[in-house]
Amino acid sequence: MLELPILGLLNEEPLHGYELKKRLDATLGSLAGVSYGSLYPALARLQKAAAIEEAGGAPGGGSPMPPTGSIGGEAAAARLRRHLRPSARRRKEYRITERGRELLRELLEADSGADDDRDFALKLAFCRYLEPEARIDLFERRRARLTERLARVRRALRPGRGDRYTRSLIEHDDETTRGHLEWIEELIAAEREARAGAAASRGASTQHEGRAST
Amino acid sequence: MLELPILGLLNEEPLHGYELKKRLDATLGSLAGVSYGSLYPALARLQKAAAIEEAGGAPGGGSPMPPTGSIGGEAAAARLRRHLRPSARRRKEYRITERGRELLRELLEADSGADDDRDFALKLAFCRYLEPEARIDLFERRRARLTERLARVRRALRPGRGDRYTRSLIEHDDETTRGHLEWIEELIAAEREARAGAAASRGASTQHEGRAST
DNA sequence: GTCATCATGTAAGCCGTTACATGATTGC
DNA sequence: GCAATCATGTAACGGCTTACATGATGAC
Repeated sequence: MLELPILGLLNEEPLHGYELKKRLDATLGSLAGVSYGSLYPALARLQKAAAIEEAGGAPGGGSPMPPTGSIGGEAAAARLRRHLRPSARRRKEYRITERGRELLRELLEADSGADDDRDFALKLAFCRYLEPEARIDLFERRRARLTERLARVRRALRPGRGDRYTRSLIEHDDETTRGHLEWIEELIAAEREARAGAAASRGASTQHEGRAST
Repeated sequence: MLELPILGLLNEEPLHGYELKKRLDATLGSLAGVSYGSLYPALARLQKAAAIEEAGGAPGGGSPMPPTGSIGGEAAAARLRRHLRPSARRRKEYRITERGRELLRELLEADSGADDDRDFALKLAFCRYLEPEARIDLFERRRARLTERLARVRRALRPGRGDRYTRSLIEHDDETTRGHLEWIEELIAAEREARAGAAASRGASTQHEGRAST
């Protein structure tokens, strides 16, 4: 499901497919490497579902389709004046819709039931768009999954099962899983602290608020 | 590619599909969870490629198709005597062929070029069938991949990129990758030691040190 | 005789990939 | 004007999943 990272990126600013892929590859690295062959169909699906729309008219505040590269503003304007026939090959900038934001939240909150590292990493990368409560839920579900995984690994670790390579693999898996668990515990603790802090400052005098929401 | 684990398991003993799946699920856990919908076609493919064959005739030393469960030997023999029409639904035990052993080695030695944890784990689980040299090659390729990955992760770690969740994710990824690297270093060291030990014991009688080749 | 389990398979569909085809823009 | 890159798409294919269909065996 690359819907999630697409919506996540578009939730920050409108982008066109090509640029989207570059960001997906760059900022999310191995987490969400996408090929055009799956990106464009995904965009088409999302548009059909009204989760995104082409930002053709008057966007929230951006200039109309500034090019990616180093082209000067003058040249771009001239080009636009000369010929702006909407050939199918001009780039299409997409903007997230209200429905898209809903979908993003749904995707972030969805519990696939699977124990998938990639899935969690992807959600984490965009969990800032969740409310604190939902974020803690996400983290705690992850912790539960990791706990199950650790139990499974330990079961496989039993007596003399497997050769020494397999045994080493399982031992390392055990260690890695424990590392994941420690990490998620830290995330949960930090989240609880942040929530407590926010509650405290709200209670104090509606002072300052630390959490960015948009 | 579940060809590798199938051949790996069959390289130890002949098995039929159902039993194969159970072992795949049990001994390799999340590493190679398979559904029947992919297992049976895979077996058919492997048989067509002459990598495995039905163990119908005279196996290396096993009794003809002993059942999985707790059925007594007498009852089984009686059943076989009564009716052994080869209906399509009787179980089919597969045995690896010489070609299959070649294929297994090829799959273990193949360098997909991808940086895939699962792929390596699967190879490790059956790398005992490789010669020491090839095994060290496998480990060193893995180390190279992990080193590249670490560099990539560190590049993403740069300045103030991303929100705190993404940053935490990357930091944790860095830590995990370092853990993988330490582990693979240990594996390589152990492998070199084992090779040296083998060479030494050969040298004790032959008075000459050479590279282990078989 | 019937239920749970063992056992083998097929069909439809999903989601991704690579390879290919096409067109627009810009720098030189 | 020509190559490099930007940009959007389509086609074919691969491998895995779920759901379904079928039949054999053993326990009771």
